[in-house]
Amino acid sequence: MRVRDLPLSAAVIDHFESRGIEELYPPQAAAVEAGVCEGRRLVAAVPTASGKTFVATLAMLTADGPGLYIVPLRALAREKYETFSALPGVSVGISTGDFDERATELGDHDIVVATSEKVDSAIRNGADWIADLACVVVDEVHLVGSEGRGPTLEVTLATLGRRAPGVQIVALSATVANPDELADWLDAGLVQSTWRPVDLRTGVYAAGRVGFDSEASKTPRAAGDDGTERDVSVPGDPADATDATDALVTEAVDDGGQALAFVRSRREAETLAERLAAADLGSSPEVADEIRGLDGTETGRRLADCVEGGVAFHHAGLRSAHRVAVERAFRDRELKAICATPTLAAGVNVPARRVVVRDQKRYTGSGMEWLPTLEVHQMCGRAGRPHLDPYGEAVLVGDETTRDELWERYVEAGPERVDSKLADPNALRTHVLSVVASDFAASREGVLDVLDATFFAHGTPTSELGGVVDTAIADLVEMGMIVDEDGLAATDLGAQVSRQYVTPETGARVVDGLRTATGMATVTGLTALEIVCDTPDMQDTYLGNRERADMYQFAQDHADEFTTRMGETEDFEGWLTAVKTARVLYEWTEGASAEDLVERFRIGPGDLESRIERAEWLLGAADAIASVVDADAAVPFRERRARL
DNA sequence: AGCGCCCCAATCTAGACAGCATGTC
DNA sequence: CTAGATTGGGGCGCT
Repeated sequence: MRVRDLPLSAAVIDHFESRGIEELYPPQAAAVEAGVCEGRRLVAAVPTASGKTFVATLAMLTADGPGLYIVPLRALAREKYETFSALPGVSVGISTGDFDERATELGDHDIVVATSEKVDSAIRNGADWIADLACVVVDEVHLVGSEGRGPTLEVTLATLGRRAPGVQIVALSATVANPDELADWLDAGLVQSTWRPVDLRTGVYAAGRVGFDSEASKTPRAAGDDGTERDVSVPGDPADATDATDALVTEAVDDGGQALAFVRSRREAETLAERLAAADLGSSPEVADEIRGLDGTETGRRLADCVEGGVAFHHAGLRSAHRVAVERAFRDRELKAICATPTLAAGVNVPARRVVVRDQKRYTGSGMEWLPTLEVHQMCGRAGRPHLDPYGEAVLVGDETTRDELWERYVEAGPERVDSKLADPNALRTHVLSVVASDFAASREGVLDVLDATFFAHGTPTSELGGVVDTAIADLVEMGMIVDEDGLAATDLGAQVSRQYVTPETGARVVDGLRTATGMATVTGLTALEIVCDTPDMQDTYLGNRERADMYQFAQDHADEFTTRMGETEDFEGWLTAVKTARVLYEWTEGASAEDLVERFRIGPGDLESRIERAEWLLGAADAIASVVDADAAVPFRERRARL
């Protein structure tokens, strides 16, 4: 099937053909046969980089009206925004928390790219552009199975069907065990394929040898490759995972390729990058200068030093500007290798010839746990750059004792199932409130009726949700966010909480803080920050053992400014970490430099950045909540927010 | 006394979405 | 319930 035979404008066909895209990939052709161009709903469960974006483009351009492209990450939103903007004669808008356009203008575009939470928020607040949508593409739908954000996605898709009846839904999924159930739920056709534009070989390394899967026999082999097993010369100890990783990365780079190494922790990513950079895999002085120019942070300097040697590290402790610079430089082949934590597994397109997964376990608070198959598959899926590499190679580093288990778990095993997490009481409380506050339902039955369109209800009779919904309603009534007389209705507080997009628990914490503050003699900026940081919507900041005593002292010194009495908390540890976050942000608003804070509180520059951003949102929300709460305390939320 | 090394024990551990309404150099 | 890398300090021996 050829691009020129598709029902697209001549300009768009030229656009694709000028980029060498003439023939459809098999999964794309299957999508066309399944009717993507005729408004048919579709679930496409195919590997990354097998042309999902093209299928999405087809659906949105052939739909009879505007299209919405939902992504899970801001970085992805930006990437897709740029991709779609390159299409001739297509107007594209973007809506994420950090980059927003006026809602009225969003309706003017042919395509809008947005994060799932932003769409949820738009639906809750009755944005009118939602009702006009003809096509909605959901990227990474398998995330409905993720604990925190999955319920939001499924409720969004369920309510979207109400606001825009008859929309074409095109859901793009990683390969999972039960894509048919997703398709059933969305009343969509299913296209399933494992086809990739570049072959992928997955192998397990142990004791100086890599054993590859049977895919290898289908591909032309590198010189010296004698079959499905290959020796790797490891300078150092072949039994040492880091020495082996070093050798595997170096080998790929010497061979003219690029490599991606995945490790467990941030620190290990940095250590490995420094080690590889010391061996000088290449040099990128311009990129190093670019990174050095971003900030005067210790982390930034170390990153720039590594980049001098052609290697970068990548994790969430980096500022987003650092991450963007590293990703761009790697894509433009100005870097030879990236050592990363799992940040890079999902997200923006950063393909490499070889992927080395050194660590397959992760600390979870109660010990080490194997990474989910899907996550490791996503890491491995980064191997193979179309048009640049003859094939992609992914190597899991193990030893004789783990070889077989790695093989079974990640090479042979199929992917995991996706299952709804909506039954979680916290998730349900949030969504029951939003359904009531946005007038989707005015009774218990109404709520159940809305939830009937969720993935959860598809697998389980809604009656099973009845009990959990009842407790959610009771909780919300007790929190003063809903009244249950003669039907359900949101109170002013409940409406504000839903509109501000904070969880009911956050709203309750703010209300509680305001009440306590009313009786306090000293209410300061620190008070405002303490309330907001003690909220479940604020991410907590790691409190090291060595800092604990100092933080305890700080908490005591400022006890009269806090809405929490030190002796009366159930979760003192949790509160103390909130105090740390509040203290960092307080110093920031009082003029401390990022360099100073990062050093003194042992946090990454990216951690500081994200906390500032979040505090900005939460202080604004707290201020809005304060305006509907009957409390006289003047907590300076707005003043602190202005200082951020 | 000063320095270097080794061993044991303490320390530490991935990621990341979201509001709203204007004045402003 | 399920770990493993890194760091820091103390002790010890050598010069």
